[in-house]
Amino acid sequence: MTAVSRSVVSSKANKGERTRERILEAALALFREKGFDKTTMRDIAKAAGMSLGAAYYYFGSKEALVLAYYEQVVAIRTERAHRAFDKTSDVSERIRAVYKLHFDVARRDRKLLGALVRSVADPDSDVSVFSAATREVRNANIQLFREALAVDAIPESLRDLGSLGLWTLDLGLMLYFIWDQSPRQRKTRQLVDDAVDTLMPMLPFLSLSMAEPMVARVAKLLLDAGLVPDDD
Amino acid sequence: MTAVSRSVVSSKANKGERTRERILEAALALFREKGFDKTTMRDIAKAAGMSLGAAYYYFGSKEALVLAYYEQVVAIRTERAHRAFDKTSDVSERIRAVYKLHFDVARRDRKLLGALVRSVADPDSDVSVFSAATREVRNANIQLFREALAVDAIPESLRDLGSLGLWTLDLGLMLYFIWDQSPRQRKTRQLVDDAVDTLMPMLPFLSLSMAEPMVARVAKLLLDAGLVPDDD
DNA sequence: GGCTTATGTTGAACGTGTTCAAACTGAACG
DNA sequence: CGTTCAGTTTGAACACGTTCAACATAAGCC
Repeated sequence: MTAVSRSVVSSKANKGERTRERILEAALALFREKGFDKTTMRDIAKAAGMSLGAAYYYFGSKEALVLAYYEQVVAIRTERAHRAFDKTSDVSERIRAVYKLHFDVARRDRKLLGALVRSVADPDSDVSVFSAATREVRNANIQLFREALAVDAIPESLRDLGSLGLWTLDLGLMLYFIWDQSPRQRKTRQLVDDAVDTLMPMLPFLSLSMAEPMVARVAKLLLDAGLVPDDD
Repeated sequence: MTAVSRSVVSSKANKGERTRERILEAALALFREKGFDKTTMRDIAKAAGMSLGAAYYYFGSKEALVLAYYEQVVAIRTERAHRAFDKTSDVSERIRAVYKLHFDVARRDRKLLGALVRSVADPDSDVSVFSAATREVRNANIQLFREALAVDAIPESLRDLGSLGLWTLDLGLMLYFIWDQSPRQRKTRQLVDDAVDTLMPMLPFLSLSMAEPMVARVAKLLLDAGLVPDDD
C-alpha cells in the first residue's frame, strides 16, 4: 500500500519526491501526446527540465515510469471502488464497478497499459506485473475483488477463490481493452456488462453442496501451483 | 497452414529459402546458448555468414525470428498431437497430450516464448500472437483442441466453446511455464495434470439440459466480443 | 568556517535494433 | 555480347535505452 499511495498523496514531499513527480508528470503528458514508443527518455528529461541521467536517477528504466503510473491508477481505482461499495451491496453492481473503473481511470492510456502488459512476459524484469517487486499492486487489485464479494449473498468459502477468478478475468479484460479499437472502447464496456450478467447467475450453483468438492479441488490446485497470493 | 509448414517441410527450397533457414537456425542456436536478449542481430548475421542487412532482408525484425520459431513449434506440436489422437479417444488423455506437447517441444526455450508473449501486448506489431497476420498459428492451436474434443463423449454443441476455453487455458499455462523456475518445469507439468483432472469431471454438468442456456449465453458473449475465430 | 558524507545532477559514451542508399549477382532477352 | 531488372547483399548511419565516472550541492558535525 505504501508505494502505491506515496506517489499520490505527497503532502510533505521533500525535494527528491517533487523531482520524481515532475518527471512522472512530464512523462505521462508526453506518453499521452505522442505514445509510449515515440516518447524518448531524452524528451522526458527535457520536458521535466533536467538531464537524461537525472531522470534515470529516479526511475531505473522507462518501464519503471509505466509502473509508477499504474500505481496511481490502482490507487485511484481503489478509492473510487470503495465509494461504489458504499453505494450498493449488490454483487453484480460492485463487480461491474471494479471492472469499469479500471478503464475509466486508464481511459486515455491504452498504449501505456500495453507497455505494462509487455512486462508480464519477462520473469527477469523486476517491474513485471507478476514479479515479487510488484506484489503490492497485484494484491491491491485482488483485494478489490475480495471486497466486492464481501457481502452476505456470497458465502465466505467462495470469496477467496472468487476474487482470484475475477482478477484473472480483469487481466483478460485489460488485454481486450488494449486491443479494442472501437470508439471510446465501447466494446470493452459491453463485454464487461455481458460477462457479469452471464457469470453472476451461475454463482448460486457453486454454493450447492454438490459443487463443494469441485470448488475445493480447484482451490487446492491453485494453491499447489503457487498461484494464491501471499505465499508466492 | 501454408506459412506454418513451409519453414519445416522445405524439400525443394530455392536459394532464398535456404538462406532464410540458415539465419533461423543460427538465431535459434544463439538464442538457446546465450538467451534472446543477449543475442544481437549482428551475432546472428555473423553466425549465418552474412551481413546484418541480409538478415533483415529475410526477417523484418528480431521478433519475426521468434514468430518463425513458433511456427515450427506449432507444426511439430500438431504432428505429434495427431499421433497421440490416433492412440487414444479418451478426452482427458488427448487434452493432456496437447498441453504437454507444447512444453515438450519448447522445452529449452522458455525465454523465447517469453519474447513471443511480449508481443501479445502490442496491437501495432504485426508479429503479435493476436494480430491478423498470425491468425494461422493461432487457429492451428485452437483447431488442435477442437480435434482433441472430437470424440463421441463430447457433444458437438460443446466442442467449439470447449476448444476456445482450452486454448485460453493453454495461453495461461504458457505464461506459467515461462515463469516456472522448477527443475525441468515440473510444476507446469503438475499443473497440467491437476487442471485436466479437475476440469474433466465437471464436463458432464455442462451437458445437462439445465446448463444449456448458460452455455449458449457464454457462446453469444464471446461471439459479440469478436473472440470467436474466423470473424475477427 | 572547514570536513565528511549523502544526495542529486550532468552529459558523454556504449550497445543494439532498425533503416537505407548503394552495390552486386545472375537470369532473361535481343 | 550488352542491357535490363528483380532479387539479394552490404555496411554505414541513426535513434534511443541505458550506464557511469565525474561533478555539484546540501546537510550534518566538530
